[in-house]
Amino acid sequence: MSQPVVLLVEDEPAQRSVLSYNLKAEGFQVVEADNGEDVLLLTRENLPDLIVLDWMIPQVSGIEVCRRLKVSNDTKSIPIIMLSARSEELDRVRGLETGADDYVVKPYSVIELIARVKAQLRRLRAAAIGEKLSYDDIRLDGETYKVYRSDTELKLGPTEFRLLSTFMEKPGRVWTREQLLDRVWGRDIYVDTRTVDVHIGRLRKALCQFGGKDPLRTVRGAGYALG
Amino acid sequence: MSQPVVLLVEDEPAQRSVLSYNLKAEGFQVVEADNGEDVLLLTRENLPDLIVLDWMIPQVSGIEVCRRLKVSNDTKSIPIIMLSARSEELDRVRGLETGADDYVVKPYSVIELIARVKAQLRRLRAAAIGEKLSYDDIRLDGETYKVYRSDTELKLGPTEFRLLSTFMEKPGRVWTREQLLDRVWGRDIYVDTRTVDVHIGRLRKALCQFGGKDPLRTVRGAGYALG
DNA sequence: TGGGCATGTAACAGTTTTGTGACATTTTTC
DNA sequence: GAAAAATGTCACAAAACTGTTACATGCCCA
Repeated sequence: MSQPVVLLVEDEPAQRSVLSYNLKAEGFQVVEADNGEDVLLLTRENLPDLIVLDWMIPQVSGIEVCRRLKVSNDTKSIPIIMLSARSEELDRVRGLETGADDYVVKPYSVIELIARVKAQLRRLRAAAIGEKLSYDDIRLDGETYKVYRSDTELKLGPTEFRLLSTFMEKPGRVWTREQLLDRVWGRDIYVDTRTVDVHIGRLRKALCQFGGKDPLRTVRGAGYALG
Repeated sequence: MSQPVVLLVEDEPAQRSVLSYNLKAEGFQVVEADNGEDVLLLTRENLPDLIVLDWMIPQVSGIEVCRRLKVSNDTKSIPIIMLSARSEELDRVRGLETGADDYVVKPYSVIELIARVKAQLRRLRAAAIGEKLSYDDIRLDGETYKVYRSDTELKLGPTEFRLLSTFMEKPGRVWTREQLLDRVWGRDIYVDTRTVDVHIGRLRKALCQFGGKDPLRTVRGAGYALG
């Protein structure tokens, strides 16, 4: 998910273009729709990582779209952020149990919406960890949250685990400290970038607690990578 | 690219000075031009990271300038943001397939324009890094920060890496010491141009540490090139 | 052929970046 | 509610990288 795809559903062209622009600027790939009919099609076609969905859209209402997406097995795990015009609506929408994952009331600040989009994607990533990853003699099981090195179970703390799973998603890729803070810690919270170094150190120790060589690579002036 | 260079092309002095002032306040280095003729010269001379280009300028029109810049290999990767006076024009300009990367309609808010400038530069930077480049038997992977020569991994320091990736972006192109200082070191810091020579030497050694012939070429009185 | 430049490079003295133990706090566990 | 685990930050040490200088070497042209 190096450039996440966001499906943006909003019928008001001006708002759509502002949002689209900002999402793109943040590095997302944006697919746009202005009515409920298209959403269902575009979702199947593009399999976006996340959907930003206005409640009031032509043809099929946002609520209905949301319901349908949450029913189908292919699409129900895609997070949906619902936009609604007023807070009374929000209560109603929420009460309807549509299955949306987050709600934003207009007028929203674009910054806030983006923050929520990122937050959802972070969650998604953590959840995506249901899968098993492996690199060299290291195996990581996202379901049981266990890590093995040559069949010996390693003991690592939560942060070390998230750090490792980030690395294992793309072995070899160099992550800057900022990127790691973003993915492993969450951008909202202020943490010193040096903290990353310390946790890298702890992860290293954990990975080598029963021997083996350090699989983490320090890239001076850039960040860290696995392998 | 620690202090990006923006080439600002606008013939109306008042507007130009407002924009220039604000861009500088945002930490950009600004080169100004008020006619199409100069743009082509200044672009080659300064190799700006981005061009803000008014559609209506004397001598050579913005559209023509844009086209020419997008044809030349040296300049076609420089993002261009086009300014046009009215939205009808915008449609026309856009229709002309000039290759501009973004469009802003007058009257624009300065804040918005700056936001777009930043967005373009973010994209550029994101693209520049993470790229896989290759030349002859040398491969450079911007994602893993690894460099290979005939499948053997080379060890280079940060500056050597940036230097090499600059060369590999345009094999054969001759870079002056000043241009290299700009791109590899960043403009804000004062460094002697002889420093470039030293690092070129180090890069040469790094590239040949396991044999092979020196792929860097010294161009007497000008600078250096790859191949 | 020799003088004047431009470039190559070893050496060294910083400077910056990274590694890590220690410690105070917070959070979790039982 | 106490003990244990995990976390974030700091301070200092170690390592890697840099810029400059000084001198060597090579190139060009009269």
